[in-house]
Amino acid sequence: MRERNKISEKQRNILRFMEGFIDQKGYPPTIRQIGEAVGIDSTSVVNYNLNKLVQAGYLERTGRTSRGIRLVKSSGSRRLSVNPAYNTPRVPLIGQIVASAPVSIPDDMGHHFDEESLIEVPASMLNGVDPSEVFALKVKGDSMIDAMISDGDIVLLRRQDAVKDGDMVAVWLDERGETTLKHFFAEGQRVRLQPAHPTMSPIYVDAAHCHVQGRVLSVLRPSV
Amino acid sequence: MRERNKISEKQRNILRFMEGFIDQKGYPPTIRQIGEAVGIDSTSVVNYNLNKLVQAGYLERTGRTSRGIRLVKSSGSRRLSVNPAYNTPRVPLIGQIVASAPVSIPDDMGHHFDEESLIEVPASMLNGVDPSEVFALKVKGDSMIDAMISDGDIVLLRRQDAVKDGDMVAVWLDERGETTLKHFFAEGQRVRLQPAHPTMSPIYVDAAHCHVQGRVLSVLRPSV
DNA sequence: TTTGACATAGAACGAGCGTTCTTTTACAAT
DNA sequence: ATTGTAAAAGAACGCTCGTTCTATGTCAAA
Repeated sequence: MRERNKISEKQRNILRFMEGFIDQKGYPPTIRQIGEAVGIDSTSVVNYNLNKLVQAGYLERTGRTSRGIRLVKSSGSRRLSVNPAYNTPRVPLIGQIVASAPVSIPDDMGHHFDEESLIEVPASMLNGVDPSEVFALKVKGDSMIDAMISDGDIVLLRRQDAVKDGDMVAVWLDERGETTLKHFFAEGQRVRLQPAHPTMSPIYVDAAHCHVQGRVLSVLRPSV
Repeated sequence: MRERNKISEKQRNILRFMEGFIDQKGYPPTIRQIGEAVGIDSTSVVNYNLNKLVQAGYLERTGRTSRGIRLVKSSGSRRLSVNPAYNTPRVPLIGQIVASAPVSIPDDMGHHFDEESLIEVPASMLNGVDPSEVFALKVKGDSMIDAMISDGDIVLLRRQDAVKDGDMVAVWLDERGETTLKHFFAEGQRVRLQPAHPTMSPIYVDAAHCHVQGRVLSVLRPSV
């Protein structure tokens, strides 16, 4: 493999223009649009430089296809995408966990929720779970401190009532009248709820009086 | 505003096809490609349905422009984008925080790092900070437990040595020979490092013997 | 000076592709 | 029965756009 990864200033301009164009319009530019943007008067010259960029590994092209150019590597200056179609998964932030109140999960979840309350999450935080099954709750107060979760954290949960032993779950406890996050272990008629903090003791509750609201997938702590 | 937000099965198929096509190819399909995919034999019928989708708020179109269709709202079943050009900000995961070892930050950071070690983070976790100034560290062990950070957490830091009082920072302590995460308060010649956990006591160190490696922006706890 | 790779221009070809127009069918409302 | 509207088909028009070919200029190596 020869050393052909160096690209010219002009070619870098092409990349930058393409990133902005795609981000703004949602589709790639044509050869002529690229030429006009970076000051090349001939379509063949644009074509020539595009092929150079393909050789250098920055682009892929689809022959004889209008706008058939795809970015495969960034030019270095990465901006934030404003095009919602291409963003990370979003999940609805449907409320708060407050120790003294149950979590109410709307039944029609997954179909239409408030556009306002959708938050972005990185795909890696979902562990392969379909984003439409996931919701988020904001932790209010320090009641989850024994689960290593502090005030302001955002907890990502998968809506499910059947859970495996060891799963971290959000459970509503009838006896205490509160929701907590604990590791779940079924032990006969009873359920052992183990705090994440290793020095803290588990609590035991009757299986009939503990309602699993969802399994915790991950925790986000924004802007510490 | 009339109730025109209901879309037909055929129109939903168009949306789904478009999402997959764009995600896979990097550019939107043509009218004829849509027609072939969803079983419409006439370009005018595709055009008709596309305009319906525009009315319903799912699409935007650019007149007389090849592939001039843009998704503005998802069809509900969101998949993960595989096209790197459109993704969330990525930051390099450059190492681990182990209590017994300092964090070594490469000097040429921000120019070229291992493609492998880039991790996605939601823009909201960066709080406006330029992603190129951010790096990530994986927490190894439970030494940060007093900062409400547990084993396996990923800490996002902004590379900086000048910090404000109250910032959560990663500091290397000469005396202890370890790195910790604490809230930073300058107090004359000394520095007060306050654990995040409210019940724990601060530690005081000489300002000359404490080296700030970066400011903590946020914490991710994947796959609890 | 000659050679040859590289970069650029310009033009022309032909397929790609959005648009529009005319018809036809289905179905509910009048 | 008539009217009106939504949905669909097919064809034709004309601009869009990638491709290709020829020509010109540059510059370093031979």
